[in-house]
Amino acid sequence: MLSSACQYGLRAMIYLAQQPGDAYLPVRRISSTLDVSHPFLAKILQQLVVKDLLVSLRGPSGGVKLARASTDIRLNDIVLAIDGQKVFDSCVLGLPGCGHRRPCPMHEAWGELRSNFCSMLEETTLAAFAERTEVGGFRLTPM
Amino acid sequence: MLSSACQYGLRAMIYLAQQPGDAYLPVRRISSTLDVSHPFLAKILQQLVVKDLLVSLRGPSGGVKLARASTDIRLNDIVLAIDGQKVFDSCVLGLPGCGHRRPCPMHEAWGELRSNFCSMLEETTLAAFAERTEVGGFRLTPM
DNA sequence: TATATTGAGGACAAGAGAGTCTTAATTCAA
DNA sequence: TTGAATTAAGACTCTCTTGTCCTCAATATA
Ligand code: SF4
Ligand code: SF4
Repeated sequence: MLSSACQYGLRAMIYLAQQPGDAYLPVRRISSTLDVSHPFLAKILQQLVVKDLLVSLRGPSGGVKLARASTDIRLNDIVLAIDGQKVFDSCVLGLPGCGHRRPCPMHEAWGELRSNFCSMLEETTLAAFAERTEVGGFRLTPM
Repeated sequence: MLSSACQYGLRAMIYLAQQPGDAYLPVRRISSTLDVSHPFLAKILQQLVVKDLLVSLRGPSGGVKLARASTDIRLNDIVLAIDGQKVFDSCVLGLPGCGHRRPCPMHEAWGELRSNFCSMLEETTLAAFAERTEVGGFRLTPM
């Protein structure tokens, strides 16, 4: 459904949203906390910098931080930046040009699932997600 | 969500369910109708033969046909045979061992989506799908 | 029986996604 | 001013999926 890169990106952004204050956080710190490879995560976060979801600073005490308030970034923004629009157009049977005309028999059921998924991503802000993560003792790492 | 192989397999099975009579249908016929590569489809259908969803016969007037009545094969069976159980355990954030303990904040929403998807595959028989395909003028091919 | 037709099976090629590595550019701080 | 820390950028490798190709075995039919 979502690529690994996108999943890592989401987890990193949620982790960043949990950070108090406004300091830059080194990517190396994030990658070791989330237990993903540092070079790979760096490349992913670079994409988010380009898309203006993160700002970065080089040098000592540099790193990365959210470009906007966490209440103003939605999961949707991140998914779109990394995986692109195709996620939201995906189809069960993989037929191109799906749903426009003569949809397949699955379209009614699938279309609803897909739009629910989109709504979930569009409506959830990083802030909401991060808060729930802290309050509920939820996890972002495998263990 | 589903691999290409699985999507091709589904389309082929639906097409087979639409066939009247009980004759064997050559894989080459199926592949050209669905506009997918013949060797690739052949390999996929082989898996379905092994899993007893299809029976095959070599030689002239040989081919492939459903092993059971189309009312007795569910989309679920096909997906399981080709992509395996992992499809039904997939997770938005890709965390291993998901949902068992300390689920992530997305779990409530995602879990429901995932179970709806599973239900759809479990409840839909090939017969139902094929009938809808014919009645509604739906399509199985790109154009 | 001879032959054409078909699936079975395995080796192989191409592509995409995931992940690594190295070097350069930038910036803070001693 | 020097050096260490950190991101930026791109080339590179690995692995898995997708897709191709060729040969062999089976079988209906003439
Ligand atoms: S018609 Fe809808 S459900 Fe069917 S293949 Fe296209 S997008 Fe998927
Ligand atoms: S807890 Fe649920 S939604 Fe969250 S990562 Fe695991 S399976 Fe996915």
